[in-house]
Amino acid sequence: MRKLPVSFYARPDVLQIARELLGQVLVTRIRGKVTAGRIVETEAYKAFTDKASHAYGGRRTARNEDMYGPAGISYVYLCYGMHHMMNVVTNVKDVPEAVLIRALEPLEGAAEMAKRCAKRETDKTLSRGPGNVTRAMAVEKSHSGIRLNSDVLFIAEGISPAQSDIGVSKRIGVDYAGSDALLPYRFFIRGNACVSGPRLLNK
DNA sequence: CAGTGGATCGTCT
DNA sequence: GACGATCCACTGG
Repeated sequence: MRKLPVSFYARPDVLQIARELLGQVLVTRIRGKVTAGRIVETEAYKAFTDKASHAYGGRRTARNEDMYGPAGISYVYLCYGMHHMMNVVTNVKDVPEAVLIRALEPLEGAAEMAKRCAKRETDKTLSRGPGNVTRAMAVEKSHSGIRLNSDVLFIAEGISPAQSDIGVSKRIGVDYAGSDALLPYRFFIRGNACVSGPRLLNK
C-alpha cells in the first residue's frame, strides 16, 4: 500500500481534496494493533470565511493550532466532551483548511475495532460517524499534529469511486453556522452502508 | 425510520 | 458559565 504523497494535501482546493479522499484508506498502528478503513464520507472546512470552521475569521487558539500547520498533518480535537474528531489538514501553512473524516468502511482489524467500540460483533456502525471513526481507529488528541505518512497514522492510496457514485450535501451538525450551514461541503459514497447522517441527505 | 433528550468536559468568553 | 464539526437509547409510527 502506497501512502498518499504530501502533494495530495498541499493543494489549494479543500473541496476537491475532500472529494478525492473518498476511497482512500486510513490506517492506524496503535498499541501494536493495525486497523484500516476505506474513507466513505468527508466534510470540508474552508479557511477564514467558513462560519462552521474552528478557524473562522482567522481565529487561532491552542486547540486549533494544528489547522494552521502544513499540509498533510492531522488535526484531532475533543467534541461534546467525549468524542474525538479527526481531520486532515490541507493547503499551506497558516491557511487553516481541513477535511473531517466522517465515516469508514472497515477493511482490516474489524475485530479490534469492535473491541474498542465495546461491540460483540463487527457491523456497519463500527466506524460510521466521526466519533466512531476515532474510537474504532484508537485515534485521540495525542495524535493531533502528526504527519499522515507516519507509521502510526497514515492514509494509503485506495480505489476512488466513480464520479457518479459521489454524493454531495450540506454538512452535519453545524446549524449554528447560519447560511454557511447550507454549503455543499459534505461528500460521501452513494449507497455505502457505512455512511452516516440522515437518509434524506444521502441520495 | 424520525424525533427527542441526556451524557460529559475541554475550551473560550 | 455556556457550548459544541456527536452518539445512543428510547419513544412513537
